[in-house]
Amino acid sequence: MRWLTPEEQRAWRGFVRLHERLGGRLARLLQSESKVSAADFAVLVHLTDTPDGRQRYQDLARALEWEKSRMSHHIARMAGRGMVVREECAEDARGAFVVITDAGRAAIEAAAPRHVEAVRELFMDHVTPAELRVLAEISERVIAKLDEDQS
Amino acid sequence: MRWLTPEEQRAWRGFVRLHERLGGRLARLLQSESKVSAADFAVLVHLTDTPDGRQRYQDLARALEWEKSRMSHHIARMAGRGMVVREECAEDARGAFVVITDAGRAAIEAAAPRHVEAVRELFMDHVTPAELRVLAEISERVIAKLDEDQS
DNA sequence: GACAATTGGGTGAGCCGTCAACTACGTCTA
DNA sequence: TAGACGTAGTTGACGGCTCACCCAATTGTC
Repeated sequence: MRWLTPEEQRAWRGFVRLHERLGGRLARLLQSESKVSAADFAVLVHLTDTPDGRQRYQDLARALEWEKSRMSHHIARMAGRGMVVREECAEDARGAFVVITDAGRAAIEAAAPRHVEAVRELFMDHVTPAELRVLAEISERVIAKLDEDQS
Repeated sequence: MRWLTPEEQRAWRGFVRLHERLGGRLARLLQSESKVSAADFAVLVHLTDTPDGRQRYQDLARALEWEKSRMSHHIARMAGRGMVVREECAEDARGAFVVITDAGRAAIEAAAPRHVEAVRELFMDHVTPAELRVLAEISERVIAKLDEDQS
């Protein structure tokens, strides 16, 4: 049985902790300052990418790589907070649209600068371009492998 | 306002997605095969590090960098599953110990090989030693910065 | 056209983590 | 020794995610 080498442990534990800490900090920052979580943010960004601010649940789920159940729950909560509304789909009676509201647009416009600033401040500012490139490569390669065996 | 450059976006999104995907996969693997989650695993490892398999809640919380509330909830759940027991502390009547049970030892011994194997298979095998070193460095540096401003 | 299989989405239970408040004990200081 | 302050751990509410099902509509296929 091959246990992890010290270097492997160091990298693995570092990676896990980094995400935990960074994620937690970012979440608290955003939550406290703008009432828009990272997940909300991702949804709103994708909605504003379309001209009419409207997308099918499924397309949104695929784009964000979320399960449909998660999407359903999350949109329900966001709808409860008035950021989006659900809308029936005429062409396919099973389907539905998620539509951003004016309040949703206002929320993301208010939150976006803080979001980016926080990512910079907590992460980007402490990493060199070369390191960033390595990180991107690792991520893409490993994700590709993950997709490969057993999607 | 400085938005993220394409390289920065690529790295950031990659990093976030990598953790989400890898974490999810790993969690499902462990959960389905051994009933020991990554969090359980971490707790059990720390308990087996001490000769009598016993640790104060607080020490455990500090070691894992968990909030005391999280520790309390999690230990309660683990106790419900028979992996640990809570034990009063004689010296300090406020405190308490978490003690690993025989079932807990059995569980971690059964789970550990799979855990390591999964980390290897899903991550280590697709990353070079040089990349690993960069990852470890980034992690440590950014975590240090995080600790620095406003602990 | 009937009927199976697939697709789009919803629902409820259960685990998980955070936050804020709370209890109870300990320690320090006047 | 009283009161203030800090520490150890608990609790309950809440948001969030997954899993396992459910239902309705649609798309084959014969």
